[in-house]
Amino acid sequence: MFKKFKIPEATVGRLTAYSRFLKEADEKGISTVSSQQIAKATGVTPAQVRKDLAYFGEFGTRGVGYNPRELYNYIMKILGLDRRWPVIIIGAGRLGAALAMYGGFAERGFDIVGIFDVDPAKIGNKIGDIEIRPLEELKEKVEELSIKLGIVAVPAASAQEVVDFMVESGIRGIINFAPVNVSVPEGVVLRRVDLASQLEYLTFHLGESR
Amino acid sequence: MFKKFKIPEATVGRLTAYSRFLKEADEKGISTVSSQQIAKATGVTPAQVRKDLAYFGEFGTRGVGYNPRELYNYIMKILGLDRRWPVIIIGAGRLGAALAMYGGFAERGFDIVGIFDVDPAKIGNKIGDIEIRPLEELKEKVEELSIKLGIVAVPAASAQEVVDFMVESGIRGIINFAPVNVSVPEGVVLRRVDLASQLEYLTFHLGESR
DNA sequence: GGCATTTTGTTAAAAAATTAACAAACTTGT
DNA sequence: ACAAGTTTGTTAATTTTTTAACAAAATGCC
Ligand SMILES: NC(=O)c1ccc[n+]([C@@H]2O[C@H](COP(=O)([O-])OP(=O)(O)OC[C@H]3O[C@@H](n4cnc5c(N)ncnc54)[C@H](O)[C@@H]3O)[C@@H](O)[C@H]2O)c1
Ligand SMILES: NC(=O)c1ccc[n+]([C@@H]2O[C@H](COP(=O)([O-])OP(=O)(O)OC[C@H]3O[C@@H](n4cnc5c(N)ncnc54)[C@H](O)[C@@H]3O)[C@@H](O)[C@H]2O)c1
Repeated sequence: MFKKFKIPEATVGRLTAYSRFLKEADEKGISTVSSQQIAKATGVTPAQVRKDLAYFGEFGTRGVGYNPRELYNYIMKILGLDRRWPVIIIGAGRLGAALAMYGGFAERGFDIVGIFDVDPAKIGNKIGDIEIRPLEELKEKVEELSIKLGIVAVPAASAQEVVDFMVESGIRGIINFAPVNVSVPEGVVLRRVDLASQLEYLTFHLGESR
Repeated sequence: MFKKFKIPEATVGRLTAYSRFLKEADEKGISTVSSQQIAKATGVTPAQVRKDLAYFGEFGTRGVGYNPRELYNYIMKILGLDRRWPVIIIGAGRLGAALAMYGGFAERGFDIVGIFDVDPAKIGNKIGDIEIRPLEELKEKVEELSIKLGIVAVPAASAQEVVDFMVESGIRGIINFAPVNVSVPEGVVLRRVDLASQLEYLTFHLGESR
């Protein structure tokens, strides 16, 4: 589709940031923004903004800048967000529940359509208006709605087996919150989010100046 | 302290992963591990492991490998985790509450010692055994316990003002969960965690293969 | 319309990070 | 004690990413 060349890992995250700024600008009725303004708002250099965009095409006008709404739409399309994505969560614990209720996902096109757990005491309970279902029903649901995305919020010890089952059920993109390295077969995209590690980043850098 | 040279951004995150594996290995009674084993377990190359460690010193024995416990201790010291760190959370919403109850922080040396909010309805409530306190009391608490680390779990619209107040109160390392770019003065370390962006990383990469 | 100004898209240069290669140092077996 | 086999630490090569530079294209002023 796009991707004539290899795209830097970090570019995707920056595109997200650009798109958020562009949406705001558009809502304010601004009709053109420069790479410099985008850069300022998102904490990068203007050259970086132009380079990131250049991987995917030409979206601006020389001497003028970019139209926020237009560029926003392009970026959303690049990110695959020109549609809505159903998402399931495995693990109806504290984190799973917080994520299920998080409005920020829907805002970006992600709909939490199912929450699964193995704890009999939790099955049948509701989080928001979604009922917690037993893990065995995952595959059925995934096939029914062609779900491709899933979030793992189970204890580290269960993460690998849960991920295996998700993949077997048809999930193709996974975010893993358990602090453990899990492996997935070719063709499945995995992203690990380690929150303790984020704090450690801070202590490391605080330590530097000691 | 350490850091004769500049350390790659990603090294810190990998050190966290290495340390987790090393702890497990030590608990299993294993007396030596090779860079290859560490690499395998954490999903990187052996060369990467050795390079990462080389920034900080020599921790292994040629022809043999590393002692898990010893290397674990070294890494924890590098990360600044040879002590415990008190941490405060601002925003006692769903995410703030989930984070406050998260056992994974204490496991890595982080103690949540305070939760602050502005909602009068929440002040006085308890999350676990910590009472939600009004934001005005932040500075007092920070000074009392010499707190350096804070987590921002407030709506995006309030994030910048909250961060400013945290910095003013003495906080020097901040994790921001609000999906907005905030700025901090020199000397304050800021880390942004954007969960929606993680899902977008998945959709981008799924889109590639269409 | 021509000229100065602006801002993009692109190419080139620089910097940073990863991977590879290999000598040095240790272990084990004979 | 020496040879064969490991595995580190380090230096060099490669790859990736970022930053800089600048021609090309558009605007607006006179
Ligand atoms: N709570 C946080 O803020 C937080 C932060 C970062 C990471 N995490 C990680 O996220 C994961 C969940 O954390 P939590 O605090 O929500 O834990 P939790 O104990 O509150 O919830 C875990 C849930 O997973 C369910 N579960 C266990 N095994 C399962 C399986 N095989 N299949 C399906 N469901 C299963 C449990 O029944 C429980 O409901 C953990 O790995 C934790 O380390 C949590
Ligand atoms: N819930 C999630 O899973 C999740 C995931 C990713 C990011 N986030 C982000 O984290 C933040 C919090 O999310 P949430 O779901 O917990 O929201 P929430 O509405 O449940 O909680 C927000 C809390 O912040 C408090 N607050 C508001 N302004 C404040 C201020 N100036 N000072 C102190 N406290 C203040 C509110 O009273 C409320 O208790 C948001 O920015 C959200 O985008 C949440």
